[in-house]
Amino acid sequence: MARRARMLDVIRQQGFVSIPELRDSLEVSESTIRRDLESLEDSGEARRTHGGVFYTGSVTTVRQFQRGNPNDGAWDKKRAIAFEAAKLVSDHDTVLLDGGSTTYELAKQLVGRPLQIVTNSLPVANLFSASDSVDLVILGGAIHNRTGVTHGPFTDQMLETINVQKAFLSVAGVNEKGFYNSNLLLVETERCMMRSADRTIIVADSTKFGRSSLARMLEWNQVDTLVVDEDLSTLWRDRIDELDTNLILAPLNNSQDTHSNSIS
Amino acid sequence: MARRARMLDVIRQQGFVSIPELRDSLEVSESTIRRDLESLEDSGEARRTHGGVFYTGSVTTVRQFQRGNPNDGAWDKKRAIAFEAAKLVSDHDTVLLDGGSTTYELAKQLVGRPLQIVTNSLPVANLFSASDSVDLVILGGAIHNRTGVTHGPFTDQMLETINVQKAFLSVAGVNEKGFYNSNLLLVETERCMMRSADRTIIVADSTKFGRSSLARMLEWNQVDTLVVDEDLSTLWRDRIDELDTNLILAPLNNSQDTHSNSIS
DNA sequence: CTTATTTTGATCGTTTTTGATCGTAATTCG
DNA sequence: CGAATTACGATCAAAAACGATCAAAATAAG
Repeated sequence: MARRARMLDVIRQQGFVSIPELRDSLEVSESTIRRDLESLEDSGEARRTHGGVFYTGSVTTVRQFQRGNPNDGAWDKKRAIAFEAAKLVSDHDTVLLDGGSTTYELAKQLVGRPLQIVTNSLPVANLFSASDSVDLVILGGAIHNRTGVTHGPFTDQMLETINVQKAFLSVAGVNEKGFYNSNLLLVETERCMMRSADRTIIVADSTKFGRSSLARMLEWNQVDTLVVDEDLSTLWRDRIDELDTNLILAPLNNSQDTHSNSIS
Repeated sequence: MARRARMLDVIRQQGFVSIPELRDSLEVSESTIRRDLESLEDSGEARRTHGGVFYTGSVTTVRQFQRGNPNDGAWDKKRAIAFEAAKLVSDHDTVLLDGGSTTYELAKQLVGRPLQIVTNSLPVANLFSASDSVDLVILGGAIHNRTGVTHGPFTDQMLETINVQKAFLSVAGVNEKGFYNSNLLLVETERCMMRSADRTIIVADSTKFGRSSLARMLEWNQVDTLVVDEDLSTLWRDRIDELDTNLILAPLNNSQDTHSNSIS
């Protein structure tokens, strides 16, 4: 029957539909809808509940991606920065990843590559825990609730016996004096990270510039490389030019692959 | 139901949500929220606390535990054991949780309680990472890919400076000589756990008995308490009676009433 | 063209869900 | 430690949704 087919299309597309919605959409009475759903449920293609219907066929995956993260404006910048930062990593490198949304984006881009990853971030660790191409080392310590990263003396102590080739750190603010984060213990841990690394690379989007925060983490001369999106003002570009720090500008509208959020 | 699904999305994304937040977000009364949460808790996808909800469902990376048949008898056993084991934990205790599916179930039951948790298990850490009633400490070290737990010298070293009141360890096998697990490094780490704990509690379902594995972890006299489901044979019950080890039998058909209408 | 059968839409009593209220329990604050 | 505040669960009435029933409309058969 044609009506049943259209009904299934609607259900499949929306995942869940209420009976009034179906009535309006198909222009038949609710009684008819109910009868149709009854047989649709018998054939296993939909599952009724109080208030509507669920689709229970295959291919529900599309909908899950749609409901993922709302796309922020700042998020594009972070992705662009992560894209450039990932180019700095060579296969079989030993890489330290700090917590933070930008480093998390970087981590997503590194999944699947043969690397040794050291991190204090729980979300980052989760990304790699399923992968068998990476050797994953977690820095122990107390979890900072809001951010899901370990920090504190345990973490610092563990960092003392670790050496990595490249450390990617995130920041809450940058000003002419240096780089800032909001938590004192975390900042101390990040200093230890810097000491454990041959190269320290800061990833920061342009909105962070000119803003400071509670605790200064590093000074300019301690940073090897800085990756920022291209919205960085010329004022800051000029300032950085005069320093030893290497500046990498990430182009914003590069043809990023569309399926950015693979939940796997 | 559509509302339940949206609710779970919010909970999953934020880790912890208060009831007023959910009311504003979903635009229904708090009574409805409470009722929904009740059923959500019955189906094990969330854990209620005073003031809100924690997400305890699969965090997309817990696949190793989801593998088993959901109606597997072994799963009920693990849940029953976890239920009894949770009774051994007092508020404000310092508790060490090993990796493993049974300890993971235990962890789910402990979410929201005021505790200090130390763990080497990534899935367990994820459960608590959003909680602010818990002080969470992660044992650093290399991740054992298949199981998502840290182990090795880093972990052992960190354990040396830690003391907990109760350690809950899981095992792969139990025979008359002692307790076994399958990985040598992991077993060494678990020995360190035992040394760090005032009380060592083993959680093991009855199917583990009579089976050994590669590496012996502990001997009988090192274990204070053993929690097993009631399917344990009388042979083993008698044996344990003659030892110093405290045996707790978990009843299988306890209050877990069938939540028939949970549509995912 | 008439009759039988099926499908549809409306009505109605019943069940389920919802939102508000209130007494109790837990948590916070002084 | 006690008071105030907040959160919780139980209860109940209103609202929504459901299934059953029946008559009208559409379709098929004779």
